[in-house]
Amino acid sequence: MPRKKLFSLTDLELDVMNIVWRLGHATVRQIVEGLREQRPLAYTTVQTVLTILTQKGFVEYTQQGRAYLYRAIIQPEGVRRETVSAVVDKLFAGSSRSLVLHLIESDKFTFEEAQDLKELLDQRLTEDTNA
Amino acid sequence: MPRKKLFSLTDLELDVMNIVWRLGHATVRQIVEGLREQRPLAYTTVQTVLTILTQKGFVEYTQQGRAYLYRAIIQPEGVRRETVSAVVDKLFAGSSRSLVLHLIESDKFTFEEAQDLKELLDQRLTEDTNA
DNA sequence: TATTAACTACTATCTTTTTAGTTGGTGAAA
DNA sequence: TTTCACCAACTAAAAAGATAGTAGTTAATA
Repeated sequence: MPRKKLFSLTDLELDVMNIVWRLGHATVRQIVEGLREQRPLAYTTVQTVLTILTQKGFVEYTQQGRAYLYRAIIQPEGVRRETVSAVVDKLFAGSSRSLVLHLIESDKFTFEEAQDLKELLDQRLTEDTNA
Repeated sequence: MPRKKLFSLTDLELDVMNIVWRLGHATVRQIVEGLREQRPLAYTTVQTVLTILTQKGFVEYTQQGRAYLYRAIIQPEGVRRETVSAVVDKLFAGSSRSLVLHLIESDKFTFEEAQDLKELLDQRLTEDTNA
């Protein structure tokens, strides 16, 4: 029975998806190119991953000349949601607040960002009050 | 060459570590028990994972009667840091702020939590000003 | 038109992960 | 003191993941 993983995407799959998302649609060649710096891989390796992603229903393709043009079926937002939710569950005892606390304590925000986030929370609080 | 993964711990390893962290120290038996609801596994399965975790230097053990008593070498805070950092990098384009934004937009905070976080950010802003 | 370059499809290999069985030893209980 | 329950060690094996090679096709080009 396939157990629920932290990530629906493997590491390599995510790297590939990130390129597809960024470019909107892409050929194997373009993805190899996009990954080159970060992760130089053989053409066929990327091709294999794309085949798997297709089987998993995460991308689809159309023919473009001789090559396939891949595009995402799943969107980054969904992957973000799942992933963050898993991380919060498994590493922050289900508390999103703890995650933010962690970020604050790790000094992850600039002054401006902290101010900005404060305002956003404020807006949210105001909305709630009015709701 | 072992590429840097999103998680230093696999899914099952994390489940086990969570029990060890929670209990402080634990025997195989106790871990099997602690996982039972969520993930019923054979005694030897858990034992194998503990052996791997020992090899990886994530836990150590001392003898307790006939059994081994395992305790964590790595701490949850380190795993949180690594994991969140990877998630931010790979899914939020390196922006912690975007992650918080995501949480706010997904309605992950109660009114109280939002207020609380606002205050925490405020404190942080004040500290920065005084520094 | 013969050759080549670029693709897809298929196959392969190695590693890690997940899961668990078997063996042999030992303390406790009967 | 024999037996049994429990434990570590070792072995196994399937599934998933990462990586890439080979074969065969086709469009372009020389």
